[in-house]
Amino acid sequence: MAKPPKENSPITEHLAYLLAQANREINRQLELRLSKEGVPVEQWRILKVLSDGEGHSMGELADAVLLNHPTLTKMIDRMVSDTLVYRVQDPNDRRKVLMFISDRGKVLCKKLNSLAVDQEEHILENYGDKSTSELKRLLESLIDSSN
Amino acid sequence: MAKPPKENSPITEHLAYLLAQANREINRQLELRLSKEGVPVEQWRILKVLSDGEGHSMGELADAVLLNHPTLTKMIDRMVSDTLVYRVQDPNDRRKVLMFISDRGKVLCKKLNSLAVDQEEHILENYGDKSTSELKRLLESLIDSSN
DNA sequence: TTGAAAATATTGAATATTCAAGAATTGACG
DNA sequence: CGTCAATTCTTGAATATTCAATATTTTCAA
Repeated sequence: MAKPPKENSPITEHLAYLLAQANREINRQLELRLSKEGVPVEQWRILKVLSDGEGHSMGELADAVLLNHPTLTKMIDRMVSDTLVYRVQDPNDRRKVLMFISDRGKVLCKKLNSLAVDQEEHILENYGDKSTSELKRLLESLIDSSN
Repeated sequence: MAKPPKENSPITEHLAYLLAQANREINRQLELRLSKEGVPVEQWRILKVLSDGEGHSMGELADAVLLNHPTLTKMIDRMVSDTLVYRVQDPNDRRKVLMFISDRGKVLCKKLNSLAVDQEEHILENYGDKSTSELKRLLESLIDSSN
């Protein structure tokens, strides 16, 4: 009945560790695919968020793509140089900058999307339809419960 | 019946994104606790792996704590300065370095363990016993299926 | 209306990570 | 044996990230 004390449990049993490990592995796989277009995962996320055509402020974007502000600013600088996105001053609140995706960005985003879909399909094959959707559900609920 | 095409699905529905988000959040929480002792998460992992008292080579350690070799080397340098761990040349294979935890390291590791247990308990409370163990199971199996 | 506090984004310096190359040792095979 | 390839770890330079400070604009209350 008595469980072993958690203090001695190996690191591999901690949720934080399992999440880090799974994230690392899945991210590595995705990175590998996206590298075909020479684009880091974060840039794909940015393009994907912006591909709704709406303007998104830097703060909004930073939250959405899991980067902190200065890192995002510098990554956006690069993407502006590559003419994948562009900045517009928000007319309603001039503290803000609204980011938009360019036509070139849209084209690239489509290619990246299909590479990402490849990966998800690969996961579905190896891991199973049911496990995948169950895992997604649990992750969403974990994230929810952490706010 | 027809599902929407994956290409247009929002980023928040991708497994890779959900994993990144959950990992970020849980890691942030753990970081916050461990910061009470001024120790980054990776150092706790290192101490925990070494606390079996065996010598572990750098390569082994790097795999176990999810760091690549040069990053680990530099982090170990700091921990050696802090006398938390020490290096011993492997007598059987002099290319290798065996890492050991020091007494000071063991003391610190105990404190860190209980901070980490605090977090796991906090998760259990908010997220539930059942969800947690189910999530762990699914993550382990995802990791398995990725090799 | 004005002035202080909050919100937003960027910058620059400090820090950390990564990539590519190097040094040392071992293994394997002619 | 001898030497060449593979393994293991570290180093240094290039790159990226983070922290703290700054500039700008807005909000809000006195």
